[in-house]
Amino acid sequence: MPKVSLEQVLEEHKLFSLLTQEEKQSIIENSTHLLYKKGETICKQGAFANHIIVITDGLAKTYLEGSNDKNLIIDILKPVNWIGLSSVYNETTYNFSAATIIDSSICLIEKQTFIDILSQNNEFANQIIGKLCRNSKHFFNKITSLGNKQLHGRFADALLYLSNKVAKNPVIELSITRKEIGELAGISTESAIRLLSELNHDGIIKLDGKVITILKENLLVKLSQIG
Amino acid sequence: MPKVSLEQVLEEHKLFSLLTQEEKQSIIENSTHLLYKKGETICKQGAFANHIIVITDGLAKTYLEGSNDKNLIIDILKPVNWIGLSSVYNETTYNFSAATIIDSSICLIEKQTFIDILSQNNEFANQIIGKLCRNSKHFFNKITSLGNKQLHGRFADALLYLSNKVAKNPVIELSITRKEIGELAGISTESAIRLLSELNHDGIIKLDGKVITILKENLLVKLSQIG
DNA sequence: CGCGAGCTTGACGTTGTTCAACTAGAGTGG
DNA sequence: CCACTCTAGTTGAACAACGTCAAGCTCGCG
Repeated sequence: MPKVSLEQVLEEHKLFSLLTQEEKQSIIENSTHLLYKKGETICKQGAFANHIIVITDGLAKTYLEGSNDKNLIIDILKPVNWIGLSSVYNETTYNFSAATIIDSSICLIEKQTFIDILSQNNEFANQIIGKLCRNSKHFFNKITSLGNKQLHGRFADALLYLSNKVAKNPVIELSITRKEIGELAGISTESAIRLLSELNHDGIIKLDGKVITILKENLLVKLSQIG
Repeated sequence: MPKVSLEQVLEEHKLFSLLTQEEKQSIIENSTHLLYKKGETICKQGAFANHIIVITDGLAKTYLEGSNDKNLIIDILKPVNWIGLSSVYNETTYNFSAATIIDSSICLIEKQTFIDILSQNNEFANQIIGKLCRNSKHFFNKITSLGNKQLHGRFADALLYLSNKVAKNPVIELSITRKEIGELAGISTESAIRLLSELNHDGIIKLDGKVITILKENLLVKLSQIG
């Protein structure tokens, strides 16, 4: 059983603040709210996309699966957030996969219910457009990182993302593995490890097991810019 | 002077079919419709984003600028299309650059006018959501291509994109340079040239100056899948 | 106490960029 | 009309960047 009730999330979180009581009720009636264990797959790239997904507790990742069993992490998502909003309109299948990183609560909303709300609530639709635009910006960063930066730049991007966008704190304490850091930066696990200890040695970050503390953000920003 | 009048484009193209006459009029009154010469910059990454851009004639590209003067082409756009829709809601600056590839007609619509229409025309807003979702899918392809494919896979992706999404024809006749093909695939110009002549030699494509004809698409698809 | 997953390090090989030199064609001015 | 320059294309060779492989380590958990 999820720790927090869906009703409460719908009432309290700004994600749903533009919805009418009727619309919230419709979501409650047309969704399931479940507990997922650490590492479970929430949705699978290529599978039929019947739901809009919201994470209400825990931590999750969205990622793209390569042919060579190499994954690329797109987002690390804290509650309360939409997971892969972009896959749902005009798409019959998910074009990404998502999985939990720690035990999490996930709400699956029937796609049609969501679309109905979009078509009747213009303010909400505009909010969603805003979200999608912000997503695009993130994608552009990702593409720049992968497309014209090398090792150090990519890695710095990944750390800055984790610190500024996910943890919102210089202390990154997310129970993320080195493998996942590599998949986030688009580099091999070994390279991620090497860079972590290199930056640790140089006093730019501090390592303590899975906890990474950013000591000199300005230098990371410089690394990101140099590429 | 653009070849086609903005009025005519607004009336005839499905991009604007959900707008009322009033809204179309508002666009006419709050936009400029200009001729751009080949190679001119339409908008610049980092500059204030005051306009929503539409290409009404010609051919354009959107691209991301790297620190090392390496560009990455995101889209090649034929008329009539929005250029970089994603940059405008919630963003004060363009997070991409755009330039013409051949002489083109470009319509610049005041951002506020566009936002006003979005907030009063729900059907149109939903259409834009659809567009943004389709964009996202393209970004995912791009990220997969850059992040977990190598040379051959990336190059195949670029050719398939040009053929299927832009030219909509196995014959790619777009006056695109080798440099631009490289920037689209995320590889160096030299590599692009080498791969073109390699595939030409193997009978997978046919080269005739700037015209590229895809002879064996299934093999390109295979290359794309292998990575 | 032992097992396994995640972590770490070094050596090696592949991949693809970079550099440099050369060619071809298109546009320009004498 | 012919040098001329400039851009785009082409090719080969050298080098750097990173991934891969292999081996050993550590820590948490059953």
